[in-house]
Amino acid sequence: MTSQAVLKTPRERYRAELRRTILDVAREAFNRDGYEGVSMRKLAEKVGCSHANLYLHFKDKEALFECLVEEGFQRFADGLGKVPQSVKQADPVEFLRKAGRAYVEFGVANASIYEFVFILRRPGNRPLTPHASYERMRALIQRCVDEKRFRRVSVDAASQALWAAAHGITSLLILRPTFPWTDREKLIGQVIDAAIDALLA
Amino acid sequence: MTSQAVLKTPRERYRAELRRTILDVAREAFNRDGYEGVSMRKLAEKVGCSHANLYLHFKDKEALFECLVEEGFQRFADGLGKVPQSVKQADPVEFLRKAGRAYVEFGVANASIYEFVFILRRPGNRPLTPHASYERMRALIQRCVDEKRFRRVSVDAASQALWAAAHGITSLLILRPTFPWTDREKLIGQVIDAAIDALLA
Amino acid sequence: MTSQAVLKTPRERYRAELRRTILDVAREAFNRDGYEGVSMRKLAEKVGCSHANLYLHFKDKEALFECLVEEGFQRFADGLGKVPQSVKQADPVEFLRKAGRAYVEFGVANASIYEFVFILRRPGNRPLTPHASYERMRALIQRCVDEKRFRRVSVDAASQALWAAAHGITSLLILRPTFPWTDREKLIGQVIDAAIDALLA
Amino acid sequence: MTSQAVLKTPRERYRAELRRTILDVAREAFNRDGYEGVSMRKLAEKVGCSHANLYLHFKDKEALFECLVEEGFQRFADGLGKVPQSVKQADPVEFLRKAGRAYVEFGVANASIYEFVFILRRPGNRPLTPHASYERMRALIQRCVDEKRFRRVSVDAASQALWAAAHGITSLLILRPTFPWTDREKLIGQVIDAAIDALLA
DNA sequence: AATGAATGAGAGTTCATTCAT
DNA sequence: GATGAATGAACTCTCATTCAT
Repeated sequence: MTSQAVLKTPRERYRAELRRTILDVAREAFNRDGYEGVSMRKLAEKVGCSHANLYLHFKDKEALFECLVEEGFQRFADGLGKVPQSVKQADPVEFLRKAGRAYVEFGVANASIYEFVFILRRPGNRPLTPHASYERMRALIQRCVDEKRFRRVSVDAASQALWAAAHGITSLLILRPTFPWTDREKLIGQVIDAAIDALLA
Repeated sequence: MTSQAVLKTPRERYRAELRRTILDVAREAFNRDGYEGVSMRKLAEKVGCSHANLYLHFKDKEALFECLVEEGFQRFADGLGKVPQSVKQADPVEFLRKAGRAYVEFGVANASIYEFVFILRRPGNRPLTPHASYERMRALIQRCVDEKRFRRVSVDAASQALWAAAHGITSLLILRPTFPWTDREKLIGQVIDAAIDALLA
Repeated sequence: MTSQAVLKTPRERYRAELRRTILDVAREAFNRDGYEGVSMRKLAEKVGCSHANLYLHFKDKEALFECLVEEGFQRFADGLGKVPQSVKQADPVEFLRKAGRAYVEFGVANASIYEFVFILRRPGNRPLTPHASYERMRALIQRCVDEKRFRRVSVDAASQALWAAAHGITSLLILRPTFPWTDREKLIGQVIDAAIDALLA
Repeated sequence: MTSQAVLKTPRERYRAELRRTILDVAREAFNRDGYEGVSMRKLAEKVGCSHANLYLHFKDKEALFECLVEEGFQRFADGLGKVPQSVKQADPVEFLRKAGRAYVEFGVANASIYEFVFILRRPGNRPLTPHASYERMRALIQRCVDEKRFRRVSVDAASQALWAAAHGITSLLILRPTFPWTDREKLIGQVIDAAIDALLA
């Protein structure tokens, strides 16, 4: 099927590359300066193209941001999905630990998206219904319970508690970047593990 | 002597009331739209005064914001200071559990303050230095370690992990009020206890 | 005649003193910061009264400034008129030297007034017709010619040349206060004397 | 090669023209109303473009002003550089007389430039450091002293006195065009000569 | 396809001035 | 008589966006 050909002409390739660059630069900028702190002109300057050019790829600033959000959602899900198969099938608890860490690390690495999705209250903010990653986590916990790795706890309560822990450390690291945190990686592990250990049989 | 009355004249009273109104309206506005999303003009319109009037109460936008931050901190600290003495002196671990629950419950009950203090983005990425309630928690954990109730853990890491847990559940409950949470009180207890139990000797 | 009593009641006296203070503070402020650089609020602060109080003494900012101008004109004329009688009647050339120096020194000491009167171009700036001090200087030069102290020169040309010299050094000292001038007093004398010496018989 | 043409495209030409227009309108406006009296909005209105457009040509109001200052200095220096070589090399005193006259005549003929450079108040009391034409005059006077054509006077004092004389007659002729001046050319000569004669050995 | 030019809207802030007290 | 409160107008400057080229 020719429609599968990803990038036919050099022109299309260049265009796609530029779009990619814009997105990458924009993500970094939004992460550092926040939505309002990023201006299209400064963004274009960093990208190395004219500001008007940005509008050929994205309808407006919000569309550009939304695109990053969607991409972030995708990557978020992908990231959580990338825990090696071996781990997935072997030990559900271990998988959960890995997934929890992955959640936090993705959140921090994509701060402005995490902020937008899980933190920010915006006009026209649709309520966040239980989302894909939450559902997956819930399923995983269910498995842990089924396999008697966890005590007989409410799966919902357990899922929510774990989410709270993961969200807590993620959002603090994002919102208070200058706080004198101890070793971040250890801290993340500690928080996730504490939440999980409390569920063990 | 009536001269002891805090606000003597009607004028002073009115002025204080206006200031109060500005602060309340501003807190709500900042909470909804973020620092950059709030303009002094729109704010004044909501308050029902001229924009120039705002500058008679606060040097500039940032000063107004800072005032809200400080007020929030104060109220937060006040709210948490209310755990009964008897509990305080008895069992430090038990006290920590109570304090953790109190943190979350006060945060949820005073959502706009909590949001203001711990969730809202600071203008210019101002650092949030360790605050009074954090310090108190840290001291308490130190005591638990000293009395060998906790394992020999880094007090800082432990404090931050506990704060992360408390903040996680608090902020989720605030920001996602429509999420189908299980029993909130139990959930809070579970999150706090998990974080604390992980530290026990 | 009671209308001659300058200041009857303490109240009137206080009021007059305040007015005097305002004028003095304002002159200094206008001199340093220029007309637009002075705000009524800052002025009042320096005076030590409320800004609204200023309006009880002067209709508006412009009226306050105009008052200073008029006062300055008066002082200007007074200053030039104060060369001792002995000098006046004795040697017209010596008198002219003294008068020239006095012109410059008054101009510099009352910079904003000098600026307003002789330098500034303002909307509604009436042309400066030959003025009192110019006429007096002209008369004096006439006398010098009559008494054969000066060469037979055009009195008008001589007057204008002398005025030009005096104005030149005055306005430069006012407009370029940070220029590395040599000793100002000597410089003034040199400029005036050069202009006068050229006229000597 | 046509690519050497300074302004190739119509676009560049138009842009340069607009810049030119802005500068001309601004000079006139600053001359009439002073630095503070000119607002970017009113300026844009006179130019016939949006106020935001001005910022595409000049970083801010001060940069626009500074550009005019520099341009004025440049034109002034260019104008004075035109005294014939023959005169320059012959008699330094004669040259000084010619240069003095040239200064005044150029200033009067290019009143708006002269006003801008030497009369207008600088924003923020910016210092006017000794400038090129002053330095040239100073060097010339030094030469007169070295060649014993002048008395042993302070070169700085002499330069400043001569500058004062030249500036005095220039600025009066510019600022008081309706004053009943005697023959202007003679007057200029008289003022300059008086200042120079006073220095002769 | 890509860009420089251009602009209306709006930001925060200061000002001179008026007025009720 | 004196003042704090209040405001509308104006300021400089930045923004996201559109459009002719």
